Amino acid sequence: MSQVNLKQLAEELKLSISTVSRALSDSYEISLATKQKVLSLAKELNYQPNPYARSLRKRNSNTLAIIIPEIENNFFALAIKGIEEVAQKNGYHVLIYITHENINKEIAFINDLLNGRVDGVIISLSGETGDIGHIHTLIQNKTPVVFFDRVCEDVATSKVTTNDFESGYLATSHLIEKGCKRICYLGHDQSYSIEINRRNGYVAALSKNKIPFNEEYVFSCPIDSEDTYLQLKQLLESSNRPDGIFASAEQLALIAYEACNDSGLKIPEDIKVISFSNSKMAALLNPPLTSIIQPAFDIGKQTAQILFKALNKRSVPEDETIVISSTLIERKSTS
Amino acid sequence: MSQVNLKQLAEELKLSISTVSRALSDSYEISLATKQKVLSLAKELNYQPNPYARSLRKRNSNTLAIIIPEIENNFFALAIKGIEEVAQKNGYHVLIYITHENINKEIAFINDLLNGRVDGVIISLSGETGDIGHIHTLIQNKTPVVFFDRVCEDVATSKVTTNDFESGYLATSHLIEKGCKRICYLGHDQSYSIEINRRNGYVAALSKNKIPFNEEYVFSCPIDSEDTYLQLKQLLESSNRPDGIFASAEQLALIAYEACNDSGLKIPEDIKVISFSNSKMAALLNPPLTSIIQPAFDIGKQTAQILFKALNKRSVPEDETIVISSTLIERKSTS
DNA sequence: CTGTTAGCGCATTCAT
DNA sequence: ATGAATGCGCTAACAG
Repeated sequence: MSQVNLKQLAEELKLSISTVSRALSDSYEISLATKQKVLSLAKELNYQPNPYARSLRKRNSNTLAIIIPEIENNFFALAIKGIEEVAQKNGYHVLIYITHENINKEIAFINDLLNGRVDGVIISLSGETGDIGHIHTLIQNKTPVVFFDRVCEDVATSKVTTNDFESGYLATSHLIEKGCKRICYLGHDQSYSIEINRRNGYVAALSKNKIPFNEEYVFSCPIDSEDTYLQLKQLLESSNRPDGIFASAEQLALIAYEACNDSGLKIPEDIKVISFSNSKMAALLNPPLTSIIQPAFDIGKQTAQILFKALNKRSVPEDETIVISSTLIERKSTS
Repeated sequence: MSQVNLKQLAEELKLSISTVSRALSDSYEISLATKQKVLSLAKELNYQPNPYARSLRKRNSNTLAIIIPEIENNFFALAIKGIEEVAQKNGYHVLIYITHENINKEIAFINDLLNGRVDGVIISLSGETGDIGHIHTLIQNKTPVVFFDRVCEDVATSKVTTNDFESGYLATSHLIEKGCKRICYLGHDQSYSIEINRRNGYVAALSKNKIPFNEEYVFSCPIDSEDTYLQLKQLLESSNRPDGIFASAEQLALIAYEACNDSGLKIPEDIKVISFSNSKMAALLNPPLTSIIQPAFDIGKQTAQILFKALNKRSVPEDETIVISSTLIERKSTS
């Protein structure tokens, strides 16, 4: 820890601590001459105010927390990048917490943030999140909260999402346009907003095109399940095999790819695959993966900006949902 | 901010603040009955100690900082995951700082950490880092520092790296075994450790196999340069075209792939490509990318463990380098 | 076993 | 324009 503090500066300059403190915060009560002397010595000794003393006194922390379910997913990495960039511009520090989709960790983290450690929280909910009492506690505690991606409509605060329903609709319609009749939806078993919206988009597109909904084609995969691959492969090898797959997450697209390959199905001749994906490498896949790309970096930035707007106004984020559109990118085969 | 503090607990229980404090820290001087009363009320009111008051008093923060050059790269995302996991187990909080390969940001971040905000720092150096005065300042400041991936040998502390020289040697030898004679090295222009070691491995493998070193085949690409693609494409279309490419980073592999495709070269028939890569999607590329996979998650965990060993001993990390081996994975084409 | 007191470093109110 | 005094919430030395 740096040894230099206000007291030392004051002694060295034969001034009082309070004068030095005021000079450093550029108070109007301090003469220019004194200010310059103080600033000069502070710079020379590389004085850095003790952040914890300051936080204790001022009752703020200049710190925000990001709580996310995972980080391997490129989407979250890019969102962090966006949030961190905005935080830097605002002189804020960023704490990061990964729940690993575990509701108990989510609760524990939030509990740990009830004591002023952070001025605000940016969160994407864990898949297991059902009861949201902990979020309400945080808000009652006057801590501004902004959701992104996996939001919760029941909480009166700002949320930033992508147009998941429309994307699901668009993805499914895309497959239908390409001639698919038996479209498989590969989603997670979590009941969070994005999953439901994407699936509803899928169902709506089927309905709109008068394609019967087939329960058998809808997968609700537990996260990290080994079974998904096997079940899908079984379906692909049955008489009922789908001619299109819509994967609601990049990880599920990987499984779909493997299952298709291992079942001897050629993409895109025998079966077409479309997926949410944020990996640059998706561009290199051959046969190509048609991807729905979420603007993760922008989502992060916007989420952070909303939080800072509230922090600067010393108020709570409005109860509103910002929807950012994702983009469907179809790539040509290179073979 | 949570309103409940020691004073309130003390008043409610008609005890002194210090008794409550000691009860909560399970001091041996406090009677069981009192402890239970205190703990019970603390739980009921969901008391959370103010972390900043505690840090100010105890002169530690239970917080560590990760400083990384970028986060889009899956390697760093996985490393963060490993570090965060170990930090969680040790009851630590994790601050994250992204330098965007900018030495000035790196210096500014470190300057901001000189005042006790964190108990330790985990850092992977920015590409621009040449002068490391700021790192030395941090260490003189008694802040334990552990390097990972992009380390600096000149600093007497612990470093965790992969066997970059050997990997470079292995990758190049792999291409040679596959019959390549004109092997292109695609690296960054930064002079950090891993880049140098990988390139040295490349040179050593050429030498060992009596293949002449050709300056023209060595690319030192600025980060985010548009030119790299064009220059590579030009080389690929020249009479001198390489029959193998070794990319020292995933991002460079993407460029290599594009350039090969756009030059009409078939992988792996006309030209073979091998790359450092941590993306799961690399497994799906077809033609397949032979990847050198760094155990990023383990690297993160080990780095954090070394830091905590030092923190728990209240000492400084030893001056040693831990080398973790990466794995070469060759995938079969599915076409 | 419990209470009283002091002080971490800082910002701020009150006094001059 | 400057200094003295107070207290943020907590831990720990000292006192009983």
